[in-house]
Amino acid sequence: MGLTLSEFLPYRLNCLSEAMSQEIKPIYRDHFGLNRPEWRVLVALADLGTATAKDVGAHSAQHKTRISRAVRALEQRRWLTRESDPKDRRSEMLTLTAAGHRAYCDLVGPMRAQEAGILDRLSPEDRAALGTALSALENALGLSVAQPPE
Amino acid sequence: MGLTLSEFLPYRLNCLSEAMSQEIKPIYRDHFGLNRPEWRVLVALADLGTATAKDVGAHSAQHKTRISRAVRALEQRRWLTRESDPKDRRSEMLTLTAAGHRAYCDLVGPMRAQEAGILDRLSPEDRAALGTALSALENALGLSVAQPPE
DNA sequence: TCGCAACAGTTTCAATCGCAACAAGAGGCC
DNA sequence: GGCCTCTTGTTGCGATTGAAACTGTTGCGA
Repeated sequence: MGLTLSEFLPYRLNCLSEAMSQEIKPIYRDHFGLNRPEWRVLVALADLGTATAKDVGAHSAQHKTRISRAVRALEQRRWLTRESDPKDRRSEMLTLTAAGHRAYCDLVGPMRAQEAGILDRLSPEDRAALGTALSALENALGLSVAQPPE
Repeated sequence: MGLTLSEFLPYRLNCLSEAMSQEIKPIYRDHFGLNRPEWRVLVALADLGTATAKDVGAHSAQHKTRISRAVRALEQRRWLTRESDPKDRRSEMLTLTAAGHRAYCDLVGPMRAQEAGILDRLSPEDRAALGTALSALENALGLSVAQPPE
């Protein structure tokens, strides 16, 4: 009749998510003073090439107000440029500058290394199970297509 | 050389954690107007019986300021009582009242049902893989013993 | 016994968050 | 064209957050 927090799936996922986040946060924080929304926009734009704020939000699962603020911060660093789309003047085409792309490249290596360092602590079987399990859960929760909050 | 956000483990875990949280939040929010810290303290005290704020923080992986605020809120609802420990007057023994325990019981059923409903969408093999994978990751991240932030 | 570091829990404060309202534009319908 | 609705992105605002400072207490070592 009890619940046992440590066995409750939402709780376990939240703890894992936060622990993982703590492992990688120092990388983008200490190197460049980025926060998580900014880091995600940076990756999203590197993934997508030129894209609108809406695209970035969909690709990085972030609320549009977060995108708006992160884009402004990155723009002030001159890591991205806005160019108004003549076909639809409501939206703007966002593109990483050379400096932005350089910063991205500086961060990707350590990021992947950190991720790999953690995965290395798992047995090959557990790594396989992790891949299977996460994909299955993403399907069960309808996350196969990334959707921004709201 | 790219990173591909949707394959990056910290990102995937964060999305899953948030999606799962959205699935269960309506239960404790709509029934009783609780927020997550309060819900977790409720469960922690039901798990632990009488315990100190520090114990609750360790058991529910929450920062002590969160605990402090959640405990005050639950106290004002008369869902828990504080009793000062004569052996160490720095800490207080927290205990659920009958009303608090009743609320907990009202919530546990729907919570477990929601969790089960999601797990039911997985195949038995995927469910097994999930259990294996989460435990392995918890070990790899040193979460086997629940630790509060900071 | 005194002094001091460690500890439990609270409060202050600045930063972050997301909802809701908003402005500006697009597109459909008459 | 004129009107209405939907969409994109920004901003105002109240709520939530955690780092750091603080209060009161304990226990240890000189």
